[in-house]
Amino acid sequence: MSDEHSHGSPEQTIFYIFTMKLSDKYAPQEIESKWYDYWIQHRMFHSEPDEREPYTIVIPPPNVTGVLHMGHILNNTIQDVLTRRARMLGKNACWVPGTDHASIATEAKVVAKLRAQGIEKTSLSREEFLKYAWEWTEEHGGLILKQLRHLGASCDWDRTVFTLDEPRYESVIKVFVDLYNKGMIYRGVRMVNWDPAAQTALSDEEVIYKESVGKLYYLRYMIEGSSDYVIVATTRPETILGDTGLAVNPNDPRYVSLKGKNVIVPLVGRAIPVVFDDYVDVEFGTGALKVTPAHDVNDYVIGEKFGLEVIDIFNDNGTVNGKVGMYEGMDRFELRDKIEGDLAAAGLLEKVESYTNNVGCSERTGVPIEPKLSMQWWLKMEDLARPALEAVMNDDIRFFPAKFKNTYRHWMENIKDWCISRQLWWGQRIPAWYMPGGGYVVAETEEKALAAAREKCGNPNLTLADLRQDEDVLDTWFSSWLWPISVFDGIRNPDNRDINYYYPTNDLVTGPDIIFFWVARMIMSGYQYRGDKPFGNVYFTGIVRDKLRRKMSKSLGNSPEPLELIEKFGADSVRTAMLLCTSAGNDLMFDESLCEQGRNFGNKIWNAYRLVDSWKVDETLPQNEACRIAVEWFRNAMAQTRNAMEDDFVDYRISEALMQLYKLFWDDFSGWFLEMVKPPYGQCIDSKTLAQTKDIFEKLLQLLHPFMPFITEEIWQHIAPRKDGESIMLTLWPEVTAPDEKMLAEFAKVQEAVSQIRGVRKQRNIPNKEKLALKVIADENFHPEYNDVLVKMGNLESVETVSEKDPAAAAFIVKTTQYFIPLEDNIDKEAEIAKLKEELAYQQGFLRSVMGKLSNERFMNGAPAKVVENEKAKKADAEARIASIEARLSALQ
RNA sequence: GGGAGCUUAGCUCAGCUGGUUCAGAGCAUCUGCCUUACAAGCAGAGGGUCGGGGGUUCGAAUCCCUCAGCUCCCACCA
Repeated sequence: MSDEHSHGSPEQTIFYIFTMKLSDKYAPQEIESKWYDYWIQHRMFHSEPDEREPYTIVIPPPNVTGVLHMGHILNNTIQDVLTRRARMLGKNACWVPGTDHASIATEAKVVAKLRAQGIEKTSLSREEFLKYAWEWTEEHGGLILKQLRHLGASCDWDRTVFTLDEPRYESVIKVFVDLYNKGMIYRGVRMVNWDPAAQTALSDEEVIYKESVGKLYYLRYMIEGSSDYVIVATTRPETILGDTGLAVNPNDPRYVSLKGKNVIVPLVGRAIPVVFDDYVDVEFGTGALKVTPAHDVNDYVIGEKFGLEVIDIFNDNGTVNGKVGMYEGMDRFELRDKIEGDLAAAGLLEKVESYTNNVGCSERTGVPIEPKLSMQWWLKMEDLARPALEAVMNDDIRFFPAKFKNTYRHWMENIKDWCISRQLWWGQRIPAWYMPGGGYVVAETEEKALAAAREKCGNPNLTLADLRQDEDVLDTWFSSWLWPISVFDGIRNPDNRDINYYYPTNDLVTGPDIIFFWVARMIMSGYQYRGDKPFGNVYFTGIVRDKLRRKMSKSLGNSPEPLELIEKFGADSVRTAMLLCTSAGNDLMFDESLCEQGRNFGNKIWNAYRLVDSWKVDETLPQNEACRIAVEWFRNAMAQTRNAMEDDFVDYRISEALMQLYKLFWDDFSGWFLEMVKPPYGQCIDSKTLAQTKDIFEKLLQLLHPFMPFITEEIWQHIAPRKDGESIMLTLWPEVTAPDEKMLAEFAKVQEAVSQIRGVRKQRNIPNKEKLALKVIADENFHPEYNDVLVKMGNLESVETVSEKDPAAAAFIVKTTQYFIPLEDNIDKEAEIAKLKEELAYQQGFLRSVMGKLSNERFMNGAPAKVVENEKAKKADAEARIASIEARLSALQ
């Protein structure tokens, strides 16, 4: 947090906190920056290989020029919880941060910025443009990483990397050359998704389909040498300029007469052949399809099959080129309207219908993509996919939630080659050099390329000036697919210490939207370059939505500003809010009120500490029984929660783990434990209980720390003197122990009794301050050793064991034990009897259902012994209750 | 068109290989309380025939079929 606030040297901050008076409300703002600086100054996030077991996460690199949004908060909170927890489990935790150069997104931003200054990209040389791009990156880049510090992210900032920095750049080039040499990368003309705005090819994954209402045009194609015509339906009449065939289904009786005929392209006047192919759907439109091989993937396939001419009618920016000699320079959409008018004027437009279809659009620029034939670089995927698919299917890599395995499998089994070249400048330039006489060489460096070219041409006098490097750069994902390896420089130096220690990484936390873009490809590169998986577990986050289930977006203005939330509620609160509403793979409805809940929890912790901190000790005081039991019970309760959390973390139910702790702290610790050990006003606590309470508090803070790092550090530093450089984040989580289930069960009955006593007070308007006398008919479910707890928590003057029922008393039953509270004033007998009768009816019904089972031969034979035993126990229990209720009824009547 | 998933209290969700300590949690709600850590709090309470229907079973929120509604992914019919 050094970027914005700083509180001076660590010595000063320590002094500051110990002289500060504890306020009655927790104020996170100053405390958070203070401790973040402290952690940074002591390099507590930094990791180096050692003898401990490593725990590694690589961050999904945000776009270098991006700003923090709620999705990042979610994603990085989870990563931080996992990292901090691993660290406290004694592992050598390393969370590697970094950013992605995001070639097309960043380039688009730079182009837009330059345009705003009146500079067109086309007027710049590559070098000039890249200079601007780097300036932009240096100015805006990495802001998002700084913002993450406000969240408390314990990234190893010393390891911060960038997909376009030198080691990563070289790694990408090395991999390209390697794959090329293995014959897995090839160059070829293929139909690509062309983005006319960015003027680059896109991969299939970068195309999003949007439903749009358009028109379906019915055009007349005159049959050559005849006055008859064929009607063809199309959504894109402008592409008639590139028509080179007309296709119909061979089984379509309407068109048998067209065999061997040509038709005339409307307006253009070109004669094109009629071809017959099963691909054509008889049902659609008129059953006749115009074939434009240059501008439609399916048409291209048909064209190839029948040897049709390919006429590319567009320039790269989507305007008409000069090939046909008509409409030159006109934009493709302008052209559509123009053609519609001209067709109508020429009497060649049969009709126009409204038509809704899906239009593929560029993910980045939003414009409709133009299918276009072009020369691109491709990576063969089949061999790469095989081990990657297997790893996920056999759970060598585990997906959370597992449902994404299906999605993954489907894609991997139908994988297509990856178009890896982009007609951009911002990125790793393709290391291919074209030679004067044709042909090209692929090499890691210019020098190697020159040498290779000389050899290939047989011309030792060739110079660099004779070679021309490919203008294109590589797809951004072609660098990020190496991320888990390249961050440790494991591509260039596969034997280095870091890569061998930290790889494979443990957890990947990311969104399911990039499962193909990124996750799948990292798995492929992992097996290709390390012979091992890149990570063991993938936690898929959901989408952050607002209360009304709308996706949070800038345009809707429904997304809170994360830093403002942190400023307002504190990072611990925002983290808690996020964690409370998330579960793997499910979208989450985020609302600011959750931050309030987080803040309230922080305040609860804070005030619990204030209470403990206020206690005065009397060394001569022995520990009383209530305190002894409280400590023993709470340790068991804590152990139970600790174990439950362990199970939750195994399944990445992080929300659940936090909720367990929340309840432990709020209900068990604050509501029961502290109330039990709290000395009456003005009195002192014994030293043993105080020490035990502080010990328990410290353990709770440790359990809480991965979720709420700041407040836990603050209190941990308060609660006992710490040396400079000590931090809760470097301590070990409390050991797992087996809780005493028997005691927990016994205590639960005491809690139930206390709750009943409070209910009696409430019902009868008895002030809490008034002490009550409790009588009990003790049976095997009553444990007199807890009497002190009953007295303290129920505010009783005594607990007396009796054998007679007292009709003039409020009564209740816990398990089978009967309790009475004698009351001075008269009891409402009628109400009491009614209540008892109701309870009796319920118990009798319950007993009947149990008896039904026990007398059912098929149940007795079919059900497991354990279940039968359980039913028998229930029977005995119900009978005892019924007996006691009846006894009380008779006493009352 | 193909595939996956969801439907449990007002809201958000837990409920694993079927057995009333499984009908739960948090939040919200209602009723009392400014009780000497915390009103950002304390104490109590109400609330669901587990989407509809059918089936398997001694027994189903939990398994099978079916209908309805919702969500997502893939493909992209011109």
